Amino acid sequence: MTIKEVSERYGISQDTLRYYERSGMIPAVGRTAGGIRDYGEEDLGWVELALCMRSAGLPVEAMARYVELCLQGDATIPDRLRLLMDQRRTLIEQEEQIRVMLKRLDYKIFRYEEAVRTGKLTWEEPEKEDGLMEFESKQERKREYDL
Amino acid sequence: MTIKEVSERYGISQDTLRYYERSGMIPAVGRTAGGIRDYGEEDLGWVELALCMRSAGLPVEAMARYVELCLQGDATIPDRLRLLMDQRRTLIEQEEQIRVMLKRLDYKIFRYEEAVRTGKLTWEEPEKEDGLMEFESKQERKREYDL
DNA sequence: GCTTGACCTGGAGTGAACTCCAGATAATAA
DNA sequence: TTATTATCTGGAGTTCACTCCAGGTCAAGC
Repeated sequence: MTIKEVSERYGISQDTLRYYERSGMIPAVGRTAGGIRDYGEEDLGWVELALCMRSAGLPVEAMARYVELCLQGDATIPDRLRLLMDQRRTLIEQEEQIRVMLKRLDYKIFRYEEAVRTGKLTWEEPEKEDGLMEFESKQERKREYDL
Repeated sequence: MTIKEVSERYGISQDTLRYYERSGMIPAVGRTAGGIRDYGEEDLGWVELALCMRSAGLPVEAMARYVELCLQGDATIPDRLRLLMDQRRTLIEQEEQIRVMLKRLDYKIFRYEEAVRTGKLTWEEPEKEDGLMEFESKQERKREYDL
């Protein structure tokens, strides 16, 4: 498979594919006699994994270390496990940050939709009406900068 | 509150605090007669929000646009709502990417822990034993590059 | 008043992850 | 064979989000 076909299949540039290889994020891709890249089944697997890692926000360098360890053979299995667990922790923390921000966003969007409907944007809770607001206990969020 | 105190409270550098202000990510902070930053309740609220957005991975520019709209008054409420909903979508997509990667990682870690215990790293499913593997239906993931 | 340390601004520098480019080589169509 | 198109490499350029620096002001203690 040519680099063009791979770039089209995954929707990334040829430059990015070459960059991933240069940076060690994927192992060296097979070549034709003339020195042109010819992606095989396995190369595609690495590319797909690289994309998955990157789109989850994991760093190129971590993947490069992992690939390097893989190429060094079975002796590096414990190191690889440690690396995988580190990345896992990173992702779980990131997921939590996103969850926190989403909660703020959801609250704010609720208020803004209300504002667009009623023409009034307010951060005050209705004086006596309880219920309806699953978001936060009253008196916690009140202003613009709270998003 | 001085910039030093704020930087200590939130664990970020003074330079970053100034940068957030310069980039419009937070509105201009109040100053003393001599021109020195004096963070009030409201300034702290903006800082906290900025940190929340950044740690969730949202771009500085999006926050700067939001702040700009806020400063322009109520006429921008529909624009702000649109912006908030865009960021929400971004975060939800990012969360999904993380979830996908976490699933791959968990599978791999399971295999690697097995390998460390038994001394053998394998991607083959045990021939006839069903059960135990909630991860993927058999024959789906098999190799190193699958992480 | 003078020294010392915190803070100011504008601008340059850094690291990560691409992205673009020039000049050369390879493959393909006429 | 020749023209055209695709791919190669090494290296420079770009964007984002800081981070550092120089040279200057401000404030507190002596």
